[in-house]
Amino acid sequence: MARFTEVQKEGRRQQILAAALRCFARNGFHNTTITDVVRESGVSQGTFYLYFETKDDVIAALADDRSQSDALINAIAGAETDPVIGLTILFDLHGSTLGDAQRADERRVAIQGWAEALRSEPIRERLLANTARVQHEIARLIERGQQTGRFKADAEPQGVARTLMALFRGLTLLTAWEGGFDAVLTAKSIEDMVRGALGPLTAPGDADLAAHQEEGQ
Amino acid sequence: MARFTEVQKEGRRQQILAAALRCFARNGFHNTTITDVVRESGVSQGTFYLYFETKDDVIAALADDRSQSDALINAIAGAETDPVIGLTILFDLHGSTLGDAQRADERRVAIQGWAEALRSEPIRERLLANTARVQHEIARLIERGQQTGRFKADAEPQGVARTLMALFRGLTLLTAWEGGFDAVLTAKSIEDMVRGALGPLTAPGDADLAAHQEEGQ
Amino acid sequence: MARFTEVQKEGRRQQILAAALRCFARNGFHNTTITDVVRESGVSQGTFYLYFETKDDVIAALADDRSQSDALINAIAGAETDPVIGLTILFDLHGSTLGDAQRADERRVAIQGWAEALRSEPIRERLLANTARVQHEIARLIERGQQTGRFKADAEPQGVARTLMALFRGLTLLTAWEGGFDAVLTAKSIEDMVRGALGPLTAPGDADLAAHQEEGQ
Amino acid sequence: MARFTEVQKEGRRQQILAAALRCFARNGFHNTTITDVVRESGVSQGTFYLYFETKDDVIAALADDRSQSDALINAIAGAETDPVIGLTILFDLHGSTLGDAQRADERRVAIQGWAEALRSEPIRERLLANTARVQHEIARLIERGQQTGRFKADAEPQGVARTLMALFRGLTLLTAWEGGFDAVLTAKSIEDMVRGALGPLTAPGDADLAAHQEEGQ
DNA sequence: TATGAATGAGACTTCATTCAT
DNA sequence: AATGAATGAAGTCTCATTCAT
Repeated sequence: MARFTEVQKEGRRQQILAAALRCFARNGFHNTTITDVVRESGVSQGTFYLYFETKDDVIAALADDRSQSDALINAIAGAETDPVIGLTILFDLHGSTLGDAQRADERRVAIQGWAEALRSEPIRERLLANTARVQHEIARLIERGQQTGRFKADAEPQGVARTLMALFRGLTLLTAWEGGFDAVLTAKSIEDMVRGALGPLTAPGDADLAAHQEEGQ
Repeated sequence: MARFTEVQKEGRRQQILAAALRCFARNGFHNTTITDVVRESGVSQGTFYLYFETKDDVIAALADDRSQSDALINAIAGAETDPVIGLTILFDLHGSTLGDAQRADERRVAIQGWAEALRSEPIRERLLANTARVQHEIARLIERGQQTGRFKADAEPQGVARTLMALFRGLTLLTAWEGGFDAVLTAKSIEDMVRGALGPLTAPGDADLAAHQEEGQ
Repeated sequence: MARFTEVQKEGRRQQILAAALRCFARNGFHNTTITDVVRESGVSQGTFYLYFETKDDVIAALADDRSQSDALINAIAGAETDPVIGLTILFDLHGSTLGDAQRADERRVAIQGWAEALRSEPIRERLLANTARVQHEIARLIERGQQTGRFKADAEPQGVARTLMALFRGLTLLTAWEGGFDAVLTAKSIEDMVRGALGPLTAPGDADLAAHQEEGQ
Repeated sequence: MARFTEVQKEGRRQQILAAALRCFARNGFHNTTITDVVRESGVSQGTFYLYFETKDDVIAALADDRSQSDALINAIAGAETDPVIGLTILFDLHGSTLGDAQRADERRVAIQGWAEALRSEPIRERLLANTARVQHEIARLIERGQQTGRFKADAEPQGVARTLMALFRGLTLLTAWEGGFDAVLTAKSIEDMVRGALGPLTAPGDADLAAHQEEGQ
């Protein structure tokens, strides 16, 4: 008889992960000891190992930003109707995420995960898979925009999507380094850039993108 | 009595750094021991400490991409005459660097340095300083272009420059993850983006940027 | 209120002991965890401690080969009439036990018990007591043989008995190491040896010993 | 330039091994910690690992009684002339070794090695190899005795030799358990036994064996 | 009686750094 | 300047045992 439900076990796991996130954000993966995580989480040394096999397990669990990728994909997928609005929502979401001070720890840990991905094949695979999923979704969005004539026909959906992915990662990095995100500084540039790559973005819905950009970031 | 000249000492130092770079690229900072570096470099354990005070010293030395920043700045500064050509050279240099398989180790170590910068103030300062220097130089380039009417007057030089910095970092990350750089995929998108942000880029010298882009990246 | 009878409790105990024997035979006392035993026996961690106070309890229970000693003693005691037949039965029983592949686990665990006896006074006492009991019984057998003139009068009953005990232990060791017992190789030698120590063994009953030896081992 | 000679390094190794022997004899392999050995040997924790890769390494090194096997073989090989004297020397050596209180630690550790051999293939191999080497040498001795007519022609050299090996192991076990060796108790029995297996042993040199036995054990 | 999650002391091992030679 | 053996603090992980349910 399972005295503890799966839900309770998952709760315990999340409790440890949250503590680890705080520790890792503060001192980095490799300057954080299991003892640190254990102290921060309030469980015992032995209990930690009931939920994770090794320290690397925790690193892998936190290096995987699947939830964030999912959020992006869902956001895009939600805007089935208009590709321009879809892009707008995408920038919005990214901008507001970067601007959210509460997620500073996640950003700091994510960047450490990037480095970790270079030596851990499982982590690398998951990061690349997430990147590919989001990129693919953006490319599809662009393609739809091209089909409806909203975006320039000669744009390379995959190339633009990939460039945007790189840009997002880079902005995350700078945000983590600087401790905050200056939306005003980059908003117009990014908007102009995208317009350069995809077209005016203003024809039918006109001010949509610009409006969203301004309030969002 | 200095039996060895400064040059000889510097040579020895570089020898150790080169070995450390290979080790760090292979296994990461924290999975590399001093013994690993010592074995790879061919010097003895004790000798290592004649050239570096601590292991973190070596990390800091390699996390700092000053030389690469200098290369970018010099490249831009060299093209005093025409801002468009300056930008072209900038993209060229970046593209060819990313495409250079020989520098894969440097990229891998650089990314680890990004993570390290989050917990080491000295490293963070140097990385931010380098970023700021290059960004500043790009912004100056854009300003000059605006003054000569080559670039759109309403562009935000700092914003565009910063966005480009983020994009460069992001491309470096993807290149390191994927083990290579697909110039063709991104070249046109980037060019279009920049054109969107700064203007046609093609008025007087016309095909300059496009030409460089194609052969360069 | 004893909901379970003593018989049921003892059954449960034996179930755990049997599992422990398998584990110990496989990996040794100290490379077997309680969790291993628990998994092998099918009971729960907590239940284990209802039947045994500590891990050492289980070790002590299995290190004690009382049952085997009893078997030997009973076998000898059963042959009250003729000491020669008694000896024959003794060798028989020992030989067939060594030849029984089903008891390989017992042998492996017994040897670990020998080592354990060196550090655990209770275990040592029980092993020495068992050894002494069997040795004493063999010595009595020899004495009776001497009284009836079947055995050489100048034999030292205790010395011969003790030497036989040592020989038995040694054969158990080699059998466990080699994974099997080559009865043919040693049977004649042992028979000759005993004959040398105790006399012809063949006068009245003649072929008794030889016959038993051959079929038995 | 090797500051430390191989001899010095071997000395250090022996120093640690001697300490480990004392610890293991006292508390057993598995109740002895590396810290115990380190404390007993006077070296530091780190130094221990310069000379041994793991704790099991030390166990394997001490479980291997090669030196003792060599001693036996050399003793036998020295008595090229007369097999009877060879056997005598063999029993002598064994008896005096068992009687040597100074070697009590070795005996206690050897027995633990026997148990260890059941779970460690390398240890088992070495123990079996040593056993085989000595057994082989004894068998050769017997064969020579048969060729010169000193030993019974129908004896099985391998069988007798193997039985003697078992007997030796068993005597070692009892000696370790009881804390000492009662030579008088077993000497005559063993002599009689061997005489039973191999023949009178007294023909030409007559009292040789008996004489040696008495003074030796 | 039975369960199995929780505990925490302590085991083994690593590794950055020092220092006598 | 160069060496490499020595150090010992500290890290990860295990496991016998307990106890609330």
